[in-house]
Amino acid sequence: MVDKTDDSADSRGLPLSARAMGARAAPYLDQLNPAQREAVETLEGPVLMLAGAGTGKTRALTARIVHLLNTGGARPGEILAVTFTNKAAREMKERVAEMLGHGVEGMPWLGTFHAICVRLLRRHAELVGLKPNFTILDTDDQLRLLRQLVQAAGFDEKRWPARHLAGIIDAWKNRACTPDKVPAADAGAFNRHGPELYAQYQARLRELNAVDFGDLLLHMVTIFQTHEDLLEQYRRRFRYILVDEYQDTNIAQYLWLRLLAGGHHNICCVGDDDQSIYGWRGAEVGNILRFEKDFPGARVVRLEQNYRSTPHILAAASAVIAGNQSRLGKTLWTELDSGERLRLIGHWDGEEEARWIGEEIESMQGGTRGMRPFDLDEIAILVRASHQMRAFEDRFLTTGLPYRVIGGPRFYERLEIRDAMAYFRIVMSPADDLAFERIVNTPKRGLGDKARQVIRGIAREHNVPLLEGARIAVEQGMIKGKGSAALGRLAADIARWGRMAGEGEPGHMELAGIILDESGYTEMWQNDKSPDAPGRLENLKELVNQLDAFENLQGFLEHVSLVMDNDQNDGAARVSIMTLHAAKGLEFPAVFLPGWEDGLFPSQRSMDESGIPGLEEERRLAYVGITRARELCTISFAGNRRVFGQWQSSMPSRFIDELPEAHVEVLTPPGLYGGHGVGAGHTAPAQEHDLDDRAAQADGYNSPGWRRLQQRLQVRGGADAPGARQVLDLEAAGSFVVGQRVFHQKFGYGPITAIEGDKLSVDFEKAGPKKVVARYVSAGEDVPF
DNA sequence: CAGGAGAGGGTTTTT
DNA sequence: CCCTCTCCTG
Repeated sequence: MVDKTDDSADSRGLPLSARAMGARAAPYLDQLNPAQREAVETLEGPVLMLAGAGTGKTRALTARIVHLLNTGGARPGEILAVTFTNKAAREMKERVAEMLGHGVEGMPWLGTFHAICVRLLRRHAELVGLKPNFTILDTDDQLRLLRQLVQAAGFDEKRWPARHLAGIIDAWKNRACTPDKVPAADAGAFNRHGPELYAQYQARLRELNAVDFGDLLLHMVTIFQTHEDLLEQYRRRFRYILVDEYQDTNIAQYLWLRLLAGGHHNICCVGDDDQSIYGWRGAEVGNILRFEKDFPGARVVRLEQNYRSTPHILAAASAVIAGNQSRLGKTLWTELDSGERLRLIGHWDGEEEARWIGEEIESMQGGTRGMRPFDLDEIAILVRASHQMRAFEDRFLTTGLPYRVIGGPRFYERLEIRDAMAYFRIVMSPADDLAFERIVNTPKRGLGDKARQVIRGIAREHNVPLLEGARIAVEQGMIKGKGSAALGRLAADIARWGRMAGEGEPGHMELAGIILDESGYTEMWQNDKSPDAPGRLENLKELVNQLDAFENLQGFLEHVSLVMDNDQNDGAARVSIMTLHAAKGLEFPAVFLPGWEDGLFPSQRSMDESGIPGLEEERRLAYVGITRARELCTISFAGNRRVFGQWQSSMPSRFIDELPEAHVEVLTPPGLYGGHGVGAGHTAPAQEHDLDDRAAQADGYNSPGWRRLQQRLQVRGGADAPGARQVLDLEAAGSFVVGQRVFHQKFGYGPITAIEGDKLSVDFEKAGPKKVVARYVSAGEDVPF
């Protein structure tokens, strides 16, 4: 996020509201409970707000900012408010503005760690050997660079993947280790060349005038550690510091905060140790557990009144998280009515699970078993790993249930977006070698490996960037054939576009269009006959449209390198599908938690790599999942699942055994998962027809839900057998005729040109001709979306 | 040098 | 199973 406000904001007078508020009672304080109020009104000194799920943490945090402005005498530019995600930053900005009753343009230092560090680093880049216009590499660029280094060092990429090295280096950066400070214990990393390659990588980044994500924090910590005067200056500037999601901070972020808070100790950290789910990324729960030691005299405030979930949901979540040893401990309570118990259901396999959830969602919309009707956008499916999403997508595509995947492939990670961005980058910074490499032969200009070798050689010889090397190579006639002219033209074009950007004429949106058109990039996709080409052109158009919100290309590049979300707010109600990680901070009236099987959740890998702490983090993930639900929470598991195309059977998650019986309604016949509660072991899942009467009589298994399930199972009978499935598919195809206009969620609308078995040939209007399976297609006219 | 076929590898989680 | 990368052919 790029905000145009600069230091001038700091010197502005008090906001009008401060004077206006002076005598009157502050309405925003009246809305707070006593604990929240304490956290808001304790303005001086260190404060730790331990805020359980759904306890009004954001409200307290924003009220605190407003309170600082109104009565603390803080000017907007004197408050440093850091969040973890862009979404959280945006939300906080909005809510502060709302509470203040006017715009929040005067809060220049409210943002993510990364965004704030970019701003700081641009000002002081030269202190770490960079120029202010450094580029920020994404993971892809980072990997490419590391791959080069690994190869140059003579490593076999197969045995020593650059990916692995990237992970090691990231871990070092998360711990604020510069190459010279790598702990001796890590000397053996990456076949004992880890530290050396790390140093090379950092040197290379400096040459390229580039940083990666980790560097943003790392460089700022280095700068503050080595330039006391500068640190002192910022300590005076940021009189008050607020930190959201403190449990997610890594060591570098922790050091950064400690340095800045070092003088006045006016730091307020908000977090929940029970929701620390980013340990794998370097987050240190220890940071929050240790807060009182780090800041002696800290006021610790516990927010325990939950405004979100029913008592059943809270009780279940509390029981699960109680299984963790290392936690500060909180007791959530609520004044809400008890509502529905959690629901637990087992399935034969993953597809059955997806099918059941789909059907359940359908009936929930009309109101079922005495519950109120739920809208689609009140419902979310939260999975452990993103590959679980596919089963649901497949199923919902088939039945036409509108859904939205949150955190899927990100806009800016797409090929065409990255290419376009590379063009913009090389125009704005001609020394951006990575961008040059990316676009030099895209579209094809007849510049293959050989030509690139020559360019690299010349650039190295003259000690200039690749683009300049290319210019020299052309001048000296060292590129053969057609490539020579094309390369010369490219170099000239880039220079010309750069001049246009400098003159600000034409506007940057137009310029972006010109670059993409004149480079031949747009044309490349226009001539591409693959089905996804039209979509890519759409994306490029969208990219140019997004430029509208920015002053210039430079600002836009910044934005894209830090911000990842592209919310598709098309207004239509949809079920949300996302990972548990992506769901943190969100809430939904009804939540489905599928895939609760040992190995999947808790993830085998977490347990293997991190042992008990790993398992505890998984348990926190379970806690986060359950507490996302306001009214209804449905947990499910499948006995069998296809992994890498192979069938695997698994046992129900151990977390299921930790659910308190009194708060759970079991929709599954016990034969399916080996019983619940007393003596519940991990028996292998039995077949569906294992239902037995004894179970049906047991209290808790005789619920309306269970009877419904039984009915469903009987009605469906053997429809799941492979033979039956094929018949269904043929029937599906049979309901279409050639020439009929149909709709496909991915490809859009188009007429059927041929039918073979269950496959339809459709000439999609946007995506072009494609063969699709009949059940992914619906009749074109009256589709709900 | 470009485009297609085949093999191999990868699934946590993301700023 | 699906995607990416590599090798081979035209």
